[in-house]
Amino acid sequence: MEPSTEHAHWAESLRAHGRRVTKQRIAVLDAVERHPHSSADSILATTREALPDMTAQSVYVVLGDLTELGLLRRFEPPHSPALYETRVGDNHHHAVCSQCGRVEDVDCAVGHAPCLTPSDNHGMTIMIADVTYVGVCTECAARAS
Amino acid sequence: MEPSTEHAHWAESLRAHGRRVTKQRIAVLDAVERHPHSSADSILATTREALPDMTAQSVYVVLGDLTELGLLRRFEPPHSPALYETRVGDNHHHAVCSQCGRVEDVDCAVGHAPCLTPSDNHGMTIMIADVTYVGVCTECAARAS
DNA sequence: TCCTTATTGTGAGCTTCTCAAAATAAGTGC
DNA sequence: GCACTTATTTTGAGAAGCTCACAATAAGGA
Repeated sequence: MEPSTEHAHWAESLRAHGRRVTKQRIAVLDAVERHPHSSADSILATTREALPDMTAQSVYVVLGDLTELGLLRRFEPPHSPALYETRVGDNHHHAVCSQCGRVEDVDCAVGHAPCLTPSDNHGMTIMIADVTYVGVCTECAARAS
Repeated sequence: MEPSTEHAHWAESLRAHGRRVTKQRIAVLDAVERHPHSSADSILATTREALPDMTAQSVYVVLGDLTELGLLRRFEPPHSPALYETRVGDNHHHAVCSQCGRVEDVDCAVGHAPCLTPSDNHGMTIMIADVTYVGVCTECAARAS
């Protein structure tokens, strides 16, 4: 993959974290950016449009590494494989439709990072508040009636 | 398993939901009650203390059914199998130690079921707010220093 | 262009959980 | 208490999602 303009910003991020810029990493970051809330499986499918020889293992390795670096965020809706997104650093939440699995981003409910302050944390130092709303989306509600 | 007094309350709940009272169901409910936040695997181990022939499949079937009935609550901490508890109906939250996996219950932070009201729900009808705090517990913090 | 080593690919395998069908036992009526 | 119906459990196989070890490849510096 030649250094095209649209991916330059990811290349910089990777170098800033001491990572080599590979076509696999760029493909994964690009896939997640274009299709937020996607699973390893669908990320593999997307990357293969540009990189037919991409392997599932590479996707898992890259996703794990980039998530640890903070370039990607991972979350696990109930009864579903892990999903990834490029929107990081704002500790936003997710609403998941229990019928169709559709996922929407939800801004923090009570202002700035209030979810990081539980009433009684049992002495734990809280780093992340993972909030997932589960409900029924408008389409599924309409179909049910 | 003879109808001992201590399990009578579970037997009633099962009958109230039109379920037969079996020693496997009682064993699962008892195991989860005595060890909250336990996985299917450890529930199997606990039930086998009383029922050596208990099978993993029965545990999964029973857990799935009782969760659907509302007698048990299921939640999935990141990077961990599903955990079960008998404390249901109050939509409380969980704090998980990212080092040792320890889980603590956390009451709702902002009063009564505030978490059911996201700022923008994209038209979804929210049923559950699944909140998981991830942090480091006191023991793990002490060990690290 | 060569070299070092980070990164990816190959192949096996693990954990968690699910499905189909046969065996068992709870609850009902006699 | 005994037989009968069918819910429930067990047996056995297997899928999904993810991880590990090690060989092959390629990014970035000399």
